[in-house]
Amino acid sequence: MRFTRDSTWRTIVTMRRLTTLENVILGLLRGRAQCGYDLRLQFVATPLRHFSDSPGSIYPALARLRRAKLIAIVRSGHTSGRRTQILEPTSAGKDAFRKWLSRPVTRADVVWNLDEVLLRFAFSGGFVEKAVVLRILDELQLELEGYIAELRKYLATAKDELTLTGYLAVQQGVEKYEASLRWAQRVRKEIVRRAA
Amino acid sequence: MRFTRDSTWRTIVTMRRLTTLENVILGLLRGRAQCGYDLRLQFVATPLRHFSDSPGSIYPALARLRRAKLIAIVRSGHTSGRRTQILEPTSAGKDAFRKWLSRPVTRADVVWNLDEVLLRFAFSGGFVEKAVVLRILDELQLELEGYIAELRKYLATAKDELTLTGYLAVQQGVEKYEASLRWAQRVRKEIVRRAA
DNA sequence: GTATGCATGTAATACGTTACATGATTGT
DNA sequence: ACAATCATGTAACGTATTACATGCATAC
Repeated sequence: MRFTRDSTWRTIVTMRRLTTLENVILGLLRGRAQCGYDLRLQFVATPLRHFSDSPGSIYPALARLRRAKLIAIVRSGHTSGRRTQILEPTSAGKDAFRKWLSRPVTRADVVWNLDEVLLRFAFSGGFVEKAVVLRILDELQLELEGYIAELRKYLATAKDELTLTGYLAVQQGVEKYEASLRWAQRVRKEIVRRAA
Repeated sequence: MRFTRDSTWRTIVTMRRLTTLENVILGLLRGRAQCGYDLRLQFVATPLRHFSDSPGSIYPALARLRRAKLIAIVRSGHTSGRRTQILEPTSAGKDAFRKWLSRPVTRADVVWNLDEVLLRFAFSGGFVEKAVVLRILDELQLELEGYIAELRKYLATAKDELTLTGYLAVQQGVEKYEASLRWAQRVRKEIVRRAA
């Protein structure tokens, strides 16, 4: 029997990277054991909806997490209507979640997944030590500065070939990244201040 | 013969919404007729890489656009190595591209696809009338203001249930949206000023 | 007795990602 | 002789999206 990277492989070796949605679900369940429907409500009623909503993504994600034994049903009631399955992360699930929170912030994250970095920060309170939170903020600052410099350099060299609107759009990107950078600097100080 | 929504249907009725990538490709080809490889270079060497790179997404997108008759091969040379296929949007392709640029900016766009709105703005220079560009900026301002108000309201009501990091993360979202709003206001003035 | 909300799910589809394949030309 | 670059693609896989299905309870 050969182990190729198919669905069999996936259920046996659960080392694949979890998706953002799966990690957020783990985070919400760590905060409070609840059923899939309550999870959905939290997605639609909070800024989390920026990331996902719709049962068609959440329930399959729950099924995957359960197959991977990262969450488990702690009890199933019949509050009203159909049965409800109260879910909770297993200890493996908690480990995976912590691992997600502690991942280093790379340049790739800043270019393609800045929102996910912020999500990780949002969930880090209470689940990892303050030192990890500060490290994430430091790495974020560093990579933001680097990428902003990249973009500025591009603007300077490509100015003549760009249309006005093209130039202005990139400018907007720079300004948004600068807003993130200022936020990171301010928040870092704030967290250190609170610790004292 | 029934017309269900399968791949046959797709090639017959080409009214499906194009993906962001497909629209960007149309935009780049409108700017200059070129081959797929040159397109890729523009993706990796400019801030467009934020949206995509990798031949595995670009070539299939080109194939789809060709099947839909939105682009066509204008000539194929043998500059060096393998044949190169110089591509250009057809008149249907130009129409589809203009339609993308002129789409109204909705709340959903601001919540889930702000980057795409900026991309549309970036490409609008030269391809649609100034009035359309101003309208996009106005709609963008309106929806940004609305969504910022939503987020502020959420922050005010949910403050006690949120962790500190959760609160700060949403705060960061607000600040980024505010940066976009300030940009939109400034740019609108700038464009009006240039017209005079 | 009909609509709405709770609660869970499935099926079809399409796209992006990753990895791989191919083959000619240019530089060393 | 070998590597890198040009240039175009395919195959496998996984996930999100959309739409639909189900069935109980409550309110009108």
